[in-house]
Amino acid sequence: METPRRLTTTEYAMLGLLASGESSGYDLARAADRSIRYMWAPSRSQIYKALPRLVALGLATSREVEQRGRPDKAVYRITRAGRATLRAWLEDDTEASQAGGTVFLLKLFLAGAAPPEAALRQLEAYRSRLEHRLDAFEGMEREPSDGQTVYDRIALAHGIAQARATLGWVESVRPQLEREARRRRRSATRG
Amino acid sequence: METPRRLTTTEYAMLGLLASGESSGYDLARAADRSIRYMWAPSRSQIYKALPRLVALGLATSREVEQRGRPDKAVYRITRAGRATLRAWLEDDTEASQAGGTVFLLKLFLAGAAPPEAALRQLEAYRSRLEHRLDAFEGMEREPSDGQTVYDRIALAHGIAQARATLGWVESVRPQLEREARRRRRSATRG
DNA sequence: AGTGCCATGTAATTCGTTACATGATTTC
DNA sequence: GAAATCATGTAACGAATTACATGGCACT
Repeated sequence: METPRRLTTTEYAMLGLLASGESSGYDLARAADRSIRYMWAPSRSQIYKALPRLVALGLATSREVEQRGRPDKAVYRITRAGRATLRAWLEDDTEASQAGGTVFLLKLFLAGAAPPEAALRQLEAYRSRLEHRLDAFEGMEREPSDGQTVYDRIALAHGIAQARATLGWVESVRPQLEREARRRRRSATRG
Repeated sequence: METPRRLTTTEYAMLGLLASGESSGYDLARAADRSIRYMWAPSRSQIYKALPRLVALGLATSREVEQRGRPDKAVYRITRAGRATLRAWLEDDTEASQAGGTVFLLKLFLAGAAPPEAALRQLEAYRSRLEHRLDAFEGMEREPSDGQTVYDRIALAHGIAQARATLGWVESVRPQLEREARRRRRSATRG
């Protein structure tokens, strides 16, 4: 258990996948390729390096499993501390804005491992970042900088179109997330 | 002049900025922050390392400029070979698909340094990648994989919404790019 | 019986970020 | 006159990619 520095997105992604069950590095790579590939695509060797780091931080445990006809493999299991770390990350809505919103999408994808409010908070923060970005783009459109070319303007239109469409998506999914949050709260109290 | 390996995107971006005039590393960093920040945001130290590599490859030259009250600076100028390398990159439409299309946008932004057909070819390749991506997403929507949650479906809808909006943008800008290509061809022959 | 692919990794290299250094210059 | 900022960079570190290694198994 080492010093608690901030994890990389790859490490959080692996924690997130481990949250739904024990797995080997190889299988995590396969699972990542099937599920989160469009949001986060770590290479296999990247995963093999991340997992021991999680163990060193006490966020996962590993055990060796012997196999016939294959090299032994290490399977990893998330710990209590790992789940807490994952949850904290899923609840943290201060992510830096980046193109494509891939980290936001990753958090949304893994939102089942956090309280149902977390996804809604992420959505709000995402909306806010999108609006700032759209404002900046619209400002550039109104007041073109000096050497602006046709190409610049067209590239700018791309950003504006994407931001607007994504803001539309935000509005359309908010009620779905709210419904899901109510459903989860019900099934939590009913149990 | 070393072995001609493939350049990094940062190196191409710096070549692209140098194409519009001699500049120092510091000024390139400022220019990048003002122009291509949303597509490509290299750190200053990244730029300072890229520039000598461009010189070593014969794609740029540098000279020292003394200053009063400031450290000396190195200013860089793109070479013939550098322009050719940049043009080849701007014409190459086999870029891997990635979220946000940032490399495509960078090429579009710098399209003035290549023949006017290049931008149109890039646009077509981008459209094709978007359509493949949209097909994949729609396939996932039709045939949900096993453990699919509400969150997975919502994240998928994000990808679909963005891809559709971006395809709409493609159609809206194609005529603009065609017009610009005609304009540039005219002014090339008229000269 | 050869070719390729599955399942596990390790190693080498490159890329990129963050923090530090330095001295002048403007700002409060 | 202290504090922020400009204008150059360098150094240390961490992350990510690509290539390599190994042995069985599956297909033709």
